[in-house]
Amino acid sequence: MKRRNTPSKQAVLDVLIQSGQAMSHDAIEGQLEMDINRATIYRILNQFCEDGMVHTIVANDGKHYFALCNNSEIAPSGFHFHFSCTKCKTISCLDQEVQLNLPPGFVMEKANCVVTGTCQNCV
Amino acid sequence: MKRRNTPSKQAVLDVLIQSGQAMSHDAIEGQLEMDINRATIYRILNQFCEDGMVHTIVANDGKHYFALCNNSEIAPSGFHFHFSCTKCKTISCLDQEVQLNLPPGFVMEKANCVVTGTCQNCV
DNA sequence: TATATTATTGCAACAATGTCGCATTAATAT
DNA sequence: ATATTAATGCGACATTGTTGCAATAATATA
Repeated sequence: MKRRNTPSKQAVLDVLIQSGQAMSHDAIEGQLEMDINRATIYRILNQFCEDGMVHTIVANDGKHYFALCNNSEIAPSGFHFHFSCTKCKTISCLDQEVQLNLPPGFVMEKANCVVTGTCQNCV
Repeated sequence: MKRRNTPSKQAVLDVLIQSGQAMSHDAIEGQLEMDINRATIYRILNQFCEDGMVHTIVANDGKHYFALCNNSEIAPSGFHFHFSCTKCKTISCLDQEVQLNLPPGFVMEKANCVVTGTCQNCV
């Protein structure tokens, strides 16, 4: 499946770049200037994930949030914490690696770590 | 709202005690011997959470999992990691505190940390 | 440039999760 | 035995995310 460039993909990407936050589907949809079908947005986002451009987290509301991968995030474990602010409702990547001592026999493949609270902008 | 003891609550509690794992609503429903309405099960579980007997985590599937609180879990931060095994599909509490250095101005209130992989029973 | 290939899209339908209002039932206190 | 009100079942609902299918559009080829 070779990828094709489309206005839709570009638009979704632009929204993610411009926000700099992890965004849910409907937040993305709200920021889009063009009208893109819900299924299409999901397909685009899932494709971005497959291609390693975007990573997802599952927040406390059970929804998927999508954030651009940036290079500095490639920590040794490959996973970092996320911060979800209850006031400004933003979810952003923290520069904190997820590191833990698993009991013998356990193997970590993924990590979904979301810390909730108030961020520095919402004191 | 004073709590009342009911067979339903006892049954849900028994299932949680007996499994020793974090369980989703439908896993609990599947283990129940009596038939309890879905809404009721959720209400019972949410009540257990309010009362501090149970804590929830949101797993990668976006579902809520409910696990009994045990005393040893009261770590300094109050939060611990969870391990979700992709093979045996269990989610259990790890004896690992969630600890991190937040940038100045950030305040942690909750943490939802789920590590996915294979557990020691599924090598 | 015209055409063929096939990735992408929109639409509709669907499953699943979780919540809520309301009437009924049942647990507790009097 | 009775009153109070918490708990329950039912139905309805909103939301999230996926999938099948036909139509459209991006790319490669001639």
